[in-house]
Amino acid sequence: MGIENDIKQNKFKSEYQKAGINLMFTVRGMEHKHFQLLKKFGITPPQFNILRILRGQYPKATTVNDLIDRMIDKASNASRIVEKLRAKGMVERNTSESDRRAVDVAITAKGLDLLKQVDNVEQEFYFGIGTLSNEEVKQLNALLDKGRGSE
Amino acid sequence: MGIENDIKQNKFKSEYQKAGINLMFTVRGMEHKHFQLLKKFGITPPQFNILRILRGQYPKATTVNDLIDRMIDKASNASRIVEKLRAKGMVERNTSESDRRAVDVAITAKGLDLLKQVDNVEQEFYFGIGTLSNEEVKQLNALLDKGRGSE
DNA sequence: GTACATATAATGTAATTACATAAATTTGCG
DNA sequence: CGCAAATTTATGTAATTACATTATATGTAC
Repeated sequence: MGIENDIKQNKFKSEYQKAGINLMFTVRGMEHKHFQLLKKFGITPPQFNILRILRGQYPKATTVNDLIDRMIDKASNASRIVEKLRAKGMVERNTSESDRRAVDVAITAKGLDLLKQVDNVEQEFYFGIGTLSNEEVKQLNALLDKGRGSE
Repeated sequence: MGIENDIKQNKFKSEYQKAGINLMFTVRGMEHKHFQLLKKFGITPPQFNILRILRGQYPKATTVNDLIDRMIDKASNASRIVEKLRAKGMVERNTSESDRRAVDVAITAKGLDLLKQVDNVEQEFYFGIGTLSNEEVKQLNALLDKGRGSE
């Protein structure tokens, strides 16, 4: 049935309008699922996103600015999200030695541990498993990149 | 360069994981643009979404429950969003005659007027204009529907 | 018809967000 | 060097959100 059925709207001005709505609807559903799943681990999606970035850089630290750059949602309040993680013992925060304005953030053993647990259910964050072939999902990625003008 | 460049991450576990992240990143950007644009008209994206649904039903009214069903983001607090619109004179709200639990919501002339203004910049809400061919964006829609399991 | 379950909407509360602003440090220019 | 501009992070505030709870009405079983 497609998006027409999902939001009970069967007329769109163009495939492009439909794509905009389809994307927002699709992601809204993913994020909801995402949110529910991570709640069980006591973190929010932006917190999870930051932990993942930090693991990618481990054991090097990453500045807050760098985090914003790499985040899926370029959070305007990354400081507070880091603070939440620090309060939970998931990250360490230290003012950078080379630039004392900057703040180095690094994931802790506890943070790595949490990610390891989440890894087991990670396929929940994927899109198209069981419904799209590998070829199709590749096409999807290419269309998204091209559609954003980021080829 | 694609999503790899956009979030400075060049390794994904699979195309499916990449698709999940790609979708979230893509939509995050759209929503930001969306939000900025609508702000100029004094409404938020959920408010806009509701107005659009109401216009689609005009001149019939729609219950709050029905709105939730048709919304892109199935808002948990649709009542308050409707109240915001009512306060701005964009909608009317009346308890339903046939079921006095339900609340009928209808768009007003002022609401229709606002939408008309927004119509002029509506292509801002589309995806892929100028970058994807009509054939490609059709493919994208099909892949999204199929990926959600909503064929 | 009464009682209990269900449905619909509204509201209280805590957490999150956007955005403007502030505070601290670095950079660059004369 | 000295001072203004730019950079990096933190914070104050209002608005929004999720979720649980409440209030009201309807449906159903007996």
